[in-house]
Amino acid sequence: MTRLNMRELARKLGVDRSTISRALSEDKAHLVAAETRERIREEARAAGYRPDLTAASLRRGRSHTVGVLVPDLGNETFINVIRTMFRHLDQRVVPPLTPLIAETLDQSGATRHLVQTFLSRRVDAIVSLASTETDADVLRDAAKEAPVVLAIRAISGASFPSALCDDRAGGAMVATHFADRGHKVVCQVQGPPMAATFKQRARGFSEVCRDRGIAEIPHGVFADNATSAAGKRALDALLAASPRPTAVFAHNDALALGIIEAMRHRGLRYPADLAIVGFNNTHLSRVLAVPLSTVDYPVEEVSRHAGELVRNLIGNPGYTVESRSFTPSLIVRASS
Amino acid sequence: MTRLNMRELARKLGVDRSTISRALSEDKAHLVAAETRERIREEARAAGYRPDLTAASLRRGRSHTVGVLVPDLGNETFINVIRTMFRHLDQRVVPPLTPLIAETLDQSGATRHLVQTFLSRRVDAIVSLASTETDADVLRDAAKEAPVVLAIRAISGASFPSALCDDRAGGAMVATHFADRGHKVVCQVQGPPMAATFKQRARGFSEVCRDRGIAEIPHGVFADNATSAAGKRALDALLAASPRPTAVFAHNDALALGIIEAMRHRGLRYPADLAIVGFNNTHLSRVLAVPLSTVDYPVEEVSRHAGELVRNLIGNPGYTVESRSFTPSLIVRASS
DNA sequence: ACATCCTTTGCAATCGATTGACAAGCGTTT
DNA sequence: AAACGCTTGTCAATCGATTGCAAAGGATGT
Repeated sequence: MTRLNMRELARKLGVDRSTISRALSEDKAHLVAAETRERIREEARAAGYRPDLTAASLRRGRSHTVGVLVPDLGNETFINVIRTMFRHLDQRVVPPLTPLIAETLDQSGATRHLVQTFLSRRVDAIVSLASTETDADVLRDAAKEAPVVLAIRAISGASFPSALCDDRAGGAMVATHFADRGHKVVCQVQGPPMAATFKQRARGFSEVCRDRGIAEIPHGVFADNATSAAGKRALDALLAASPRPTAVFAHNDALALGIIEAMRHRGLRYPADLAIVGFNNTHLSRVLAVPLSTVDYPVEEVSRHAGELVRNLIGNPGYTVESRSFTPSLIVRASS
Repeated sequence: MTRLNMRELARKLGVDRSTISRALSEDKAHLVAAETRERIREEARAAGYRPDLTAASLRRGRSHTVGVLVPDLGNETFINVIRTMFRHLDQRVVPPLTPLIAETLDQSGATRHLVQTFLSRRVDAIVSLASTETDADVLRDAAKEAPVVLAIRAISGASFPSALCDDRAGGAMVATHFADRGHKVVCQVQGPPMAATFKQRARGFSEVCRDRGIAEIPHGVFADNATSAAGKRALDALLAASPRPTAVFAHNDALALGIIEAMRHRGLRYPADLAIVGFNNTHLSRVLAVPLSTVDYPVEEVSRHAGELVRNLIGNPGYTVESRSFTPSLIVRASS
């Protein structure tokens, strides 16, 4: 028993396949007489006809699909951006776009491989939330075949349509906050600098430290990845520093949490022994017994703009791209 | 400028398209002389040839794609299962399967719609982590066209190949624990009972309460969804009960966290004022200042078995399905 | 009545890879 | 030398929807 296809349905209804195709489509529907169109739609539904999208994709050369690269599916912020972006798109793109979501785990080489797969599947566009410095070439090549949009992470020296957060400003806000509270020696626990987000956060923070004359302990502390495990490991380095910092800027909430855990193990308390500020305003930062000060990520704006970029780049060939960067805001809670 | 296709590549290499197809495939490669095969693979790589998977899917009638239904992308447990399952599959299925991930948010009707999309895209299989009682028909229909695997959530009265956790046993463990600690009056905060997970957890818990002669406050407390917001709301009902329970079983960690937050707001402490046990052993349960007792979900086993089911159902037509259910384990921490 | 235009529908080519049927080449056996 | 098997490669049909083109039918204007 084989699926009902358009040819078969056409035979039943006594019309040509092409008429059915047009009647069921969004953009060519006006070419079919209203009465015929309604009859076809009605009958197609009744017969349980479901168009084969692999065939449609082949013929059209696009699949109504968007490839999404994400560093870590366990990260609330990335998920929120993906979710918000597609909710936004669903409301204004017909037929709807199906996301192909792939996780890079920030492993070098993953991007190349996954982008190849996306292109093989003839995605209408690629959205990368996972870009690192080394991805520039791959993405530039990909952009020849499908529009590429960067969200969250930029690539320095490359120009792609993008929807970003002003991470430098975010870092600066944290340093300003520390200065205002009278801290003299501070530190950052930095995420991997291949991701522009972390690089910019570090830069904004350091600039203000310099301007305000507070000491940042040299070289900072680098986490191999931005997870709580890395945060835990970071605490040792932090406490070994001399002079010892009184406040620390963790490049995201997961790192901050790791630091907090490690402190608890040692019987240290925050903010008394060490003030802490994170980044992202994750759910977790709010529910800690001592809630975490953090930088609120402009998820809504970034997602919406990323969605807009995708929609326009797919829809209007002559679209002039407007990359945008949105400003985050510092949320001061009890941890600092 | 058009993409390089097989026809073009064939012309360049002076062989037929079919030879190229076979040389590049996994299963038909033995039909091509080793020397020719290597030459073709080499040249294809050099020329940057990338097969068009939409065309291949059309011809084959399957797309090397697996549709995944998940209730909530923000839930760590579901994400871990998806990730682990595909990691497992990637290592033993060639060519690799691309996941199509879709979120139902437990909205009725979402499943039907998303399953239609999956079938239109000719997925090789569908994995549902989001099944509810009302999904039985839709999934049964879908199973006529592609194998359907249930993970995490079963559907009562329907028999699908499945990879589950013994939630009833999990609930029972919690009740036993409460009884052993001498609690006389206890309560559950139940997730929506359309999801079999919650129904079974409730059942296992109640059975043991009855057997051990401890009072469960009548009707329990139902959360409209299993999120921390619902947990917050639940606390009021809990405290209003008479006699007042001394311990509560939250059907997942998010609910537990909501209860904890609400307690903090009222100046109550756990376990002193109310003992709490959650479910899933999420990262969060470990890092709370007072860590949460919880039931550890057998993520690894469930994911691996779900992967096995998918692999076999796709690969061997005559495969006899072995549904399995794995036992969770109680982790007692400071909260109970 | 005839030319013209518009609406509606049908015809047939097309997208690019896969695969069953078959042929050519070659060596071995009878 | 005929028959046979085996390996290697070619031919051509096929998957199912989309779309440029043309034809049919109807309405309108002169």
